[in-house]
Amino acid sequence: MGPSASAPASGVRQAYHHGDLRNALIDAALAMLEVEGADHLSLRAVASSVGVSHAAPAHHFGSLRGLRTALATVGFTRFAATMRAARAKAPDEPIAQLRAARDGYLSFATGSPALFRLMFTSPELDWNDAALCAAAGGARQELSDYSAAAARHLGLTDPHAIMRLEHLIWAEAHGEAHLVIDGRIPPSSALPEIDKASPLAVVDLAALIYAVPARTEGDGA
Amino acid sequence: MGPSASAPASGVRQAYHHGDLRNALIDAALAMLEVEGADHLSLRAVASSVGVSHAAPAHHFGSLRGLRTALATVGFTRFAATMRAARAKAPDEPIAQLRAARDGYLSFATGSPALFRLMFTSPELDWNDAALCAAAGGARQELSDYSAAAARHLGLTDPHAIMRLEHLIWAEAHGEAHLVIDGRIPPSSALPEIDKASPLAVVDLAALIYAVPARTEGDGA
DNA sequence: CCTGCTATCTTGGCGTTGTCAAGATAACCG
DNA sequence: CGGTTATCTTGACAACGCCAAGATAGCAGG
Repeated sequence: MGPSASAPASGVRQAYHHGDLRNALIDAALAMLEVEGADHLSLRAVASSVGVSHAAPAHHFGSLRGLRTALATVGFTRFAATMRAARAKAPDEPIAQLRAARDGYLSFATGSPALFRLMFTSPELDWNDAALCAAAGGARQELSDYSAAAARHLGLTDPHAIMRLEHLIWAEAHGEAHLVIDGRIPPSSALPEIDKASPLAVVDLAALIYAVPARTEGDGA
Repeated sequence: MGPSASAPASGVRQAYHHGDLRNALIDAALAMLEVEGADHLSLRAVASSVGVSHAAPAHHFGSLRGLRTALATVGFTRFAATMRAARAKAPDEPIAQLRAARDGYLSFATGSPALFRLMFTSPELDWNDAALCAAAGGARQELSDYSAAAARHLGLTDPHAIMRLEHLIWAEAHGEAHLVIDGRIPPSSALPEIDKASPLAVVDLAALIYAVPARTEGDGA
């Protein structure tokens, strides 16, 4: 009864027509990516890991670049899902949603650092691929949603200002994600609430960086 | 004539003993890195670009990883120099210094995107290399200097809080750098002063992200 | 001047990789 | 049942990282 089923019964592989080789290759590649590192990811190694011939992956992905693009596509999908899941567990209030999504952003990066880097290293990907653009667009939309909600909650109406705020939110999360997975700063969870000791400084910092005139009420302190 | 000089007179290369082959290889590799992309950087291509045999680079760098490490080392040195130069042209005041250094951070990243990515992609580098650690430590010191000065200017004294502030500054610049060179957001120079329209929102955002209690004075408005 | 000595660079080769071309096999459809 | 297509295999080629051996150049000491 083997030939009628579209997927192999268990882990057994029949000769020719794997059934779901493309996904099997992607899963193997994702595992290999985090274990072996991004530059040890090879079509041949992935193929032999699944148990097919060395040229089998090329049929599904075209090239190594195609495989990377496919990996980034599932990466962006999982990325958006992680942020959505984090938001779902948080109170339905703009600021809580914003902070939950940021936690999701960071936990995805720390959980799949190699994939995260691959997704955001544009020259290695094929951005003409429709699936990749769709997946990345979905994640981008997720990001726009909660940052725009936070912006509106803060009273912003100018679209340009809202976009600038979105960039600020994105840049902070993205930078912290990169620095954490590169081991340059410890995960933010290790530095919980120390900023409470000096709210003024942190609050004013954003103003200083972004060319916003500082509050005049307590100028010199 | 020829044999006594330690460096080739002009562009001419004599057989054997290039004179300054290590630096020549680094320069060629830096050029190739930005033009061809990081994954097309090869010892053999760099060698033939300089005009030496395919195994010559191995003698100076040991391996491709060693070449990458050497490139990252000069990268970090130039990186720190770029921030220092930007600061030197700014007024000698903590906040102006902070913003100038941030501009230097971003201009280095946009000027050498491939090198910037290489420098901050840890798994591809040998962090046991003393020169790399020294160069990266210098850049890190530069960053600590101006952010600590800004922190003190804002009245911060707790070392833990100062460090947290440094991470915030670093993450924002680093994230924006990555997003810009990946083409995901336009360079910040294209979005100059629009935040002035709504200073409160941007100012309060940092408080919201970083678990700092928002100001109670003007809560709703 | 001549003789080791060492660093530097070359030559040759091995195993692995991405990619292409051609063939074999299985599924599907009329 | 026969033809068509998608899927996978086999074989080959060039380029790559890396290693071992050899060749050359500069240098020091007699």
